[in-house]
Amino acid sequence: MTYEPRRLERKWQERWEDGGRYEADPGDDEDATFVTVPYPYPSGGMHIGHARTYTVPDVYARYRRLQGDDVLFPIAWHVTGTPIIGAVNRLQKGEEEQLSVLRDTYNVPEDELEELETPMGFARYFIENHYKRNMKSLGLSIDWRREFTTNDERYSKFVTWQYETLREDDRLEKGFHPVKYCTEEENPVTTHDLLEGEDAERQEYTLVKFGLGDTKVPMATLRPETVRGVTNAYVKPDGRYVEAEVDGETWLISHEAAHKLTLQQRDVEIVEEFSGEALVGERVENPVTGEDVLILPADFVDPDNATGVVMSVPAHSPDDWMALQAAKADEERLREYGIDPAEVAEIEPKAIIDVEAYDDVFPARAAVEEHGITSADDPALEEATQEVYNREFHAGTLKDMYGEDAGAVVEDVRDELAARYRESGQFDAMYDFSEPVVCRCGGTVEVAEQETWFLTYNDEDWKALAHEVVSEMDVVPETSRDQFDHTIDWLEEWPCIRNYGLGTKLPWDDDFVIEPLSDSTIYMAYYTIAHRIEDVPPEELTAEFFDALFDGPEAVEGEAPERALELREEWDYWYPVDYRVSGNDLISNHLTFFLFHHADLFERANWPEGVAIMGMGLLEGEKMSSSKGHVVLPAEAIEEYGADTVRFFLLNSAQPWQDYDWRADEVASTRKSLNRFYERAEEVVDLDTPAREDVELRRIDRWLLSKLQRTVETTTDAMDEFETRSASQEAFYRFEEDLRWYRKRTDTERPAATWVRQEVLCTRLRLLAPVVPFLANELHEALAGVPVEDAAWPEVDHDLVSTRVEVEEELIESLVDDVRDIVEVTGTDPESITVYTPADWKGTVFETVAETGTDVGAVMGKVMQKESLRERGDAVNDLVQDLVADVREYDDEELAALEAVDERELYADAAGFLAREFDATVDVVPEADATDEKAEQAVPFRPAIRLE
RNA sequence: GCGAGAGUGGCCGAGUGGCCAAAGGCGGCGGGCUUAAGACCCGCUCCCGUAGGGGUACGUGGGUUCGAAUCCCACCUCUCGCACCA
Repeated sequence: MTYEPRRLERKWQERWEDGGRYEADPGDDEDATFVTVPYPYPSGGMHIGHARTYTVPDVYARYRRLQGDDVLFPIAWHVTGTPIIGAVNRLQKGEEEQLSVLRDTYNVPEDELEELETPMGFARYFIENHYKRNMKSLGLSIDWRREFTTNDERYSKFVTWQYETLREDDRLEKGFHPVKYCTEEENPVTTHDLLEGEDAERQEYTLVKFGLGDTKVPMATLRPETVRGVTNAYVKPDGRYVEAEVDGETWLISHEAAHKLTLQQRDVEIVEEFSGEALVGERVENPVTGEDVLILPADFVDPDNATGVVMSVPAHSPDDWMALQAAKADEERLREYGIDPAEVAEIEPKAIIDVEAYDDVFPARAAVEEHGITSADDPALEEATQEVYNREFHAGTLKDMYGEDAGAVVEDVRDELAARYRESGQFDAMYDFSEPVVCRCGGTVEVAEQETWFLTYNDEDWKALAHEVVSEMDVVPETSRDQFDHTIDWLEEWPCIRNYGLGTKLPWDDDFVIEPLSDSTIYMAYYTIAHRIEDVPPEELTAEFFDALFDGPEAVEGEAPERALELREEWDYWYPVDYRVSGNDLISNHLTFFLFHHADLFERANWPEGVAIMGMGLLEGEKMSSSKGHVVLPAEAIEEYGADTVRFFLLNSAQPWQDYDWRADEVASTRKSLNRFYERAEEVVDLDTPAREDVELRRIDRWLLSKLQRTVETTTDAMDEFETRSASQEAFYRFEEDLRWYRKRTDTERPAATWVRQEVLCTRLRLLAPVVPFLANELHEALAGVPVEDAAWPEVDHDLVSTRVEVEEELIESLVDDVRDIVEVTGTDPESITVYTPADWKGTVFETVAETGTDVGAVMGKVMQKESLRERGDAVNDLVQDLVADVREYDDEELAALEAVDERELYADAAGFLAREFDATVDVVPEADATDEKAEQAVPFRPAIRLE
């Protein structure tokens, strides 16, 4: 029979479905296992990377079931927020890129595109046709009764309860927050909605309010600490500028800046408009030093960047250095603007930061010279600027004129210094992007400040609780634990609502929707009751209901709702989450939010017990990308290779937390391996099971059984740690090598060998069942009469472990290797092989070394007490040196086993095998009986060899 | 820049103080099986070597140690995350 994975997979899939195999209900397991994975976001189809994400928890779930646990593995669908709405909008507008992704990447049939034109229609399509179908084909052991979407009415009631509770706990706060805002649509937008500037950074500029009489000219800078180094300012002469009342002050800023400030909740009223030229030649007063500086004309100034007026610090900015040189050089232009060139010529850079990296008081000059920059449009100028900025930021110290800040490193003092001047009114601030940002609608996107609600992840007491969760939970891999602690420390308040999108309305203000990363922090709790809450009318799902459900009857005043208490049993049974399996990119938000919310909302006993982190996937060495069509669809992969192969490849090519690479040729070779395994297994299944009395185990049989026990042990350890790669490597590939040796070494047709092979197969199928459930169930049922999932995870049978036999086989193996080496080096094909076993006195020396340890002196002392050895002098000395080196390589158990080995008997026993292997006659001769002087080379466990 | 992770043979990838010239796979070479191809099986695949040996090697440069791919320091390179995006 050949291996036909698809046929066999359909059969098991049907059996599981019909029997509701993975529907998990509370039973009497003291420590039921609950494993979850982030619910998919069906804003598009599923690719092979997703397949792995969901298979990892499935493997663990299957493993725990074999270990006898009740296991719950549920799934649901995340539809909150704007991505799906955005996708639908793009579809409705007929955007080519979107249509191509749907048609070509995800194979949506033309006549079904229409269904996708509503958000939930769109989501439903991908849920049913991609995610659900693929998950079933992959054999995920999901309890399908519990699925829901985050747009469901009852789920919303649950989230409502969550946010009302958080508010009562003082975890929410109202305030302003910068957002990307489309000035055309007058709406906040997401990265997804952008046509240009997806990578734009939002920068917070400090505005240094230079004075022009009572009027302020705010100069934008990212380096507020350079305020004492300003020598002049620049404005774009033909730019549009305005005089505006800003929060009661008169500011001169660019026209664009005035608009931006309006969006940033500043009270702005434009008084009059003028051209930048009007400012040129004016002198403005530095609010910190009181010095007057001249405003020069410069075309490089962009009115659409921050305030459109910039201050110049030529000593520390290569850009400014070059600009000042240029200004001084172009006297004619200065005169044009009515500036006395002599006045400009007098402008001297002011050094204000010490930095060792440059051997010049003016780092800017040094950098310009080092980079050989001669003109302002040299591309190296940007590099030089960046270099100076970096060096000064990390290693620069402020000079004496900074008073109390003098000597401080820029990095340590910048923010504080800016805050201080802001406080006292000399500075201000505004946001702007680092590059133009354009919405898909064509409108300009700006930074706007919007009133919003925040989750106060910056609260110290909340952070402390979250740290406690981290310290008590299991983190796989352990190296990720620091990242959680780090994220907790770093998180500030998180705006948790949006103006529009799918999901749950903010309970006390239905203009707002709770955003996706905020409505998905405790939903694992919802899984425990998702299928049963369907029977409860939504209007009964009050705060009281959930209080009683999650906190118990005493948590509500008066009579607790009866239905809630019924559901509470289910929640009690499954919670807490044993493992949350999720991507490493989610540590910095979702996973950490998950910890915060659990810490606040649930009692300690229900805090998460573990997280397992997943790596990222590549496709043929490159990033997957659905817009480029560079994806592999699970359905196609399964059709081509079979689900077990897909699973096996995904879990065996790297540990879950490591990045992996889907390579078609490697997947194909995985398929071949499974093929081979299956065919061999079928042969073993078909053999008659020998009668017990016919079974007489030989050394090699006991060796294989011993190896099998080791395999059970290491595989179990690996599975406990989510090391799916180690587990499958061990149970599959590693053990294949043992079998190869076994087949080479012995007649596998013997009854005992048949018995051993069936025993081995049965155990391996159980070890492999979590990873390749279809194949393992099929073969196990054929072999043992029941599907593997009705069997138990194997346990180590200590009676079958024999270090002695293992050590003996190693000796035979190294004997074969040595013979092969000699054959190769000499290029001969021997007719006869003579194996000389070492003389007894050598064995005595070995025993002494084994007992005494690796101290050569001590061994020699003991050995030389024996008359018979003393007379051998140097020979003994040499042997001791060698044996000490050998012995270091073994542990105590192996040494004891070695001492018990009778080499002569062992090699004689293997003579037949050696003879077959090399097609030669084999003799085993003790050194004492040998006439060949070669025999003297024999040392314990390294017999001398003569080939002829 | 900040935070985290990583750099091993032609490629992928194990290996965290001596069993390491370094598992396994892919690719390559030779052989077997076969009418043949595929599949499968066996062996080889850093350099030198007609006896199981020696040399060089694990990003680079130092150091610790009797001994380093493995520990320490510095540097270089790469990947991911850095916030309102799920």
